[in-house]
Amino acid sequence: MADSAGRERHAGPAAHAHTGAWLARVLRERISRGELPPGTKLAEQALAEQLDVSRNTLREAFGTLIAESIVERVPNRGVFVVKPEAEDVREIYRIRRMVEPAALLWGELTEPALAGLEAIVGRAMAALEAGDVPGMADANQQLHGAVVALSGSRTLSTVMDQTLARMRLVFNRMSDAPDFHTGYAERNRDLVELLRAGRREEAATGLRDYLDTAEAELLGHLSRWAR
Amino acid sequence: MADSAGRERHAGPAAHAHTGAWLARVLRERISRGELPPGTKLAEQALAEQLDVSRNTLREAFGTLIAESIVERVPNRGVFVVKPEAEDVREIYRIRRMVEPAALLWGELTEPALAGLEAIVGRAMAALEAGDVPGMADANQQLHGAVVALSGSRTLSTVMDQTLARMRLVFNRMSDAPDFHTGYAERNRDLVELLRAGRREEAATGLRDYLDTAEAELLGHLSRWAR
DNA sequence: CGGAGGCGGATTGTTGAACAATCCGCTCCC
DNA sequence: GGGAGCGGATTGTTCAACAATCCGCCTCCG
Repeated sequence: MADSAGRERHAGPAAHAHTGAWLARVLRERISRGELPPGTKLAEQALAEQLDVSRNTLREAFGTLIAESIVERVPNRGVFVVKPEAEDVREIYRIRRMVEPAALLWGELTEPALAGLEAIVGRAMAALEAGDVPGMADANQQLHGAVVALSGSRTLSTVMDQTLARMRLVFNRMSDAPDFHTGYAERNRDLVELLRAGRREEAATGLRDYLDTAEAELLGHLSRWAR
Repeated sequence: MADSAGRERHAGPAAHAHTGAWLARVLRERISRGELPPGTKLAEQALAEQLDVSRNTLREAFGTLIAESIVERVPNRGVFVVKPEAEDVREIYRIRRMVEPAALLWGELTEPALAGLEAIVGRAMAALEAGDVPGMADANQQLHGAVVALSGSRTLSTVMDQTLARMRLVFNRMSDAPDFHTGYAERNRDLVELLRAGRREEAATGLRDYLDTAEAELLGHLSRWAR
């Protein structure tokens, strides 16, 4: 991963017209992966040197990340990896409680979409039996992303992706919290079954209840764990 | 408006730590106002000179605007004011058909919020009687923004603001289209009355119908008018 | 001994210039 | 008349510099 001199270069001839976007991807990845944990300061000069780009280009990448609320800029102090507080968790669930049930109620339930959802549930159940916690987390996020995709709206899917990215930040904050997703695999399965049966209202209200529960649990962990 | 030498400076001592954001505001304003109509190319050097900022800073502002989908960058060709096509209109209404009814159904209906909605309706009706078309357009956008605000989510309100900004781009494209908002003032009023009566489901389904109608009308105009 | 104030180093904010890469229109040649 | 290729203009990226601001530390004063 790290190379000899502590700096990295992009291998391909990605030069010209893509460095900013490439940089943003790299940083997003590192943050999501847990290196650069919440609260970390991203010093311009150091990072620019390490990634072998100019401060200006780095700044452009920061702009992207800031727009995604993964990172925030404090004027004259620098940019920091967002450190989610209780209020951020509440905001995340406010969004999800609106968008996800709406997609269930009013999205377009095509056959391939339903099949996709069922495939994800299958993977989640497999991961559950195998005790594969990261796999379950992954499947869970995929499922909720797919639910929003029922809306057909690229924009809402993007919003959801960013929201799920912030969820990952929350999990990164409580790294040693007990595995959170175990209990929800079955609720996900039931939800997709309701959808398959065309009982959308029940699916929607069930999901809203589900989200309430999850939010409460997260807030509980957070208040016990935070500082 | 234009000053002697064709360039402008920011008056206050806003220097340091805000130029980028200030620039983004100025450009957003100009685009929304209809100078810089859809399709306009924003040349870096010319704009930087005119606004008296460096190309680098201008680039940062572009980043913001791109994230808001007001403007788009074509690699090696420049950034252009977005020129909404039929598909963009459909996407706008996909978003609105999810988010607005969801806010009606599941948002928090506080007394001040209701009062605020009624105040907006009042202004809209006044504008209707006075034949004040821009006033009606304004009140209409305010109302729908306020509806989404019922969700309590800052993020969703931001998404809605950006969506409404794109709506304005659509209107800018068909500048001579007949006034679009007249018919909807009364539907807005009825909608708020339903809300006041606590009949959320009816309000939500009514709004979805409303949005379907509006979308169809816009698409009609667009296909007749476009090129 | 403790706190207010100020000094200095480090970091961010912004600029201007430079060069490479790419695109666009134009000419030239067949 | 049409395609190849040239040249200017514009974008993409970097570098180096300076101004503004913040932060820790030290001094000075009570």
